[in-house]
Amino acid sequence: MKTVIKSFTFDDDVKYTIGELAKKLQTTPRTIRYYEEIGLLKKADRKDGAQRIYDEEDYVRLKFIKKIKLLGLKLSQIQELEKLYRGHKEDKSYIPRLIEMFDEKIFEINEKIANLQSLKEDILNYKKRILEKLLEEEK
Amino acid sequence: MKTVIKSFTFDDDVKYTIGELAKKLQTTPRTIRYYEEIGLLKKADRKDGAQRIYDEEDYVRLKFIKKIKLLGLKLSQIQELEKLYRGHKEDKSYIPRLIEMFDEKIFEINEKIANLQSLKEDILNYKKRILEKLLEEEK
DNA sequence: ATGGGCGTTGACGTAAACGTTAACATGAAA
DNA sequence: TTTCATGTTAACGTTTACGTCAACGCCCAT
Repeated sequence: MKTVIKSFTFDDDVKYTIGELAKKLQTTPRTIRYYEEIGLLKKADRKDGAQRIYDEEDYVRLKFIKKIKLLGLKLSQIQELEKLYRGHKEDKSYIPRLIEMFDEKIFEINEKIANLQSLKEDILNYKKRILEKLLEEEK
Repeated sequence: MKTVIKSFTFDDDVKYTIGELAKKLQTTPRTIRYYEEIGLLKKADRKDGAQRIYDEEDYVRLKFIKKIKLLGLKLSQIQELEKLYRGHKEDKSYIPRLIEMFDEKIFEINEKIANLQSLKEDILNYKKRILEKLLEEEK
């Protein structure tokens, strides 16, 4: 069975235990529980009120979190972004502010990219100088 | 007085106390001492064997470290890079391995950039969807 | 029925990167 | 001459993001 939510398609049939989800995302059960603990992930549904069960939507959320984490953002900063990513349902007047924040994030990301590229230059230049020194000594 | 070292020019006259250097780099004395403590910065010269004094070269090194830190690298990883950046004077057989490591770093950086760009896409798409929803409701 | 393997909730442990405080020295300013 | 800013070392405190361990429950293969 398939359900369409907001122009996105989730496969409701796919269910994961915490261990399976962890493996699928190269992480650990502890990490997933921790994210739930600090409210970064919503409280998971339980099978018989015991074991946590996850679906495709949870998987997507976790993957999104992982992606941001790679950039060196703290979990608290990710929570900010998550609020934007999820929490715009209630209030509509909130949307302009939301878009503003998106633009801020984009700006930050662009800065980071520029920084990385500058570092790349530094390293490449250094490598070049070393190679030149090597060639000089050989001639 | 100016001294030329390896095609780079340093101004020997400029000296900083630890506080001045910290301010110039938006950091704290504690951080600078900490970096010395873990060997990320060489032991600073002392004025009368007491106060640390820094020069332009130290400034450049710290600035380089800051740049890398912004990218989310751990200090230990920076130490690796620092070894490359400074430590190739003694051994020459070390150079091929060194260049190899440069390439590894470049690879990592490229991955990070790709990741950032992907995240940017995610955010921009999300923004677009929100805007579309807004327009739909208005018509 | 017993041993794995997976799940559960505490609760304590840990590495990184400093912050903070104490207790002291020193040089400049009022 | 006292005060103040700045420096010093040593040591303890803090936050983040989990790791690890204990003690237990559930299912299932032997």
